[in-house]
Amino acid sequence: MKRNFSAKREAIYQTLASTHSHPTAEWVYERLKPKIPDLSLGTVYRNISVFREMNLIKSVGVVNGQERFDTDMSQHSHFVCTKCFKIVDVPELKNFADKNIYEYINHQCNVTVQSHNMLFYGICGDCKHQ
Amino acid sequence: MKRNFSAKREAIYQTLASTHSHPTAEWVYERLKPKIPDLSLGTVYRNISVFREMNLIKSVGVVNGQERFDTDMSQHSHFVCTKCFKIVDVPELKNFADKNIYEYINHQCNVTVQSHNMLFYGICGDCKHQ
DNA sequence: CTCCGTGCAAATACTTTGCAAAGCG
DNA sequence: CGCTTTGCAAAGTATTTGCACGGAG
Repeated sequence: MKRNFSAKREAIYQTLASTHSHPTAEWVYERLKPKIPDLSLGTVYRNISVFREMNLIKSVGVVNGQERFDTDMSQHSHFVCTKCFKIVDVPELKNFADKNIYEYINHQCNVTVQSHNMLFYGICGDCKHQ
Repeated sequence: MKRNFSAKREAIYQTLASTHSHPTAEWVYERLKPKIPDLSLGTVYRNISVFREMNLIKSVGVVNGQERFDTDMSQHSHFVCTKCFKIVDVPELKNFADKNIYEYINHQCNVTVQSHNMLFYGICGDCKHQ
């Protein structure tokens, strides 16, 4: 894949890709700001929406009012801690990856399913011990 | 269940329960405003959060920037049309209802899963024919 | 010269909150 | 009377956008 990214766009993507924490736009901004002092938050938002269009990232969902992103485009689910809002990857459960489920829903509901997003909620290990 | 709701609270709940459209706070407000002219949007938001605490409603998720709610507390999933943002109920897929999946994730990820939320995305029947 | 990417600030959109008044038992 | 609910407006929070500038080809 040919990617001719500007320096800032590249830095934003790399920052997103550097973590498994499923960060917010603001987190990326805060992390990058010291290295790139003239970076603006609007640029982070704009580039995230570019990445989304390029299918380089996907949204995990809105957690505690902020959208969380993931550069890992492989099929997997997420666990969200309702106390600290940490997000943990969950291996995709076989049955769900099965596209026959899409067919079933298409038929059942008269729709065309293109993707899905599975979220589990609960308390993470760290928060349990407090 | 004993429910001693104020008139407005009752009206807000009934409006939420009167539809399968998985409405937003604003939709409830617009729908009720003609009947209850001195209703305020803040009251709708406040009561929705009361219902949430009482486990009378759950959030379907944030769709196109607005949170969508459902009074149907039975286990089921949702389909979201990415064009018109309609939400359609999807019958719960057996395997997911199985709480052994929670056990599996608890073990695998060192968490305590308490609930889950499954969203399918795609194009609905109405939008397909345009 | 042209286009794309960007900073900055303003605008937008949704939701929450403080406060005083009204409602209800 | 005391606790709950509410309207209203302001505040809060996240995100998007307009505009003019600047750098790369």
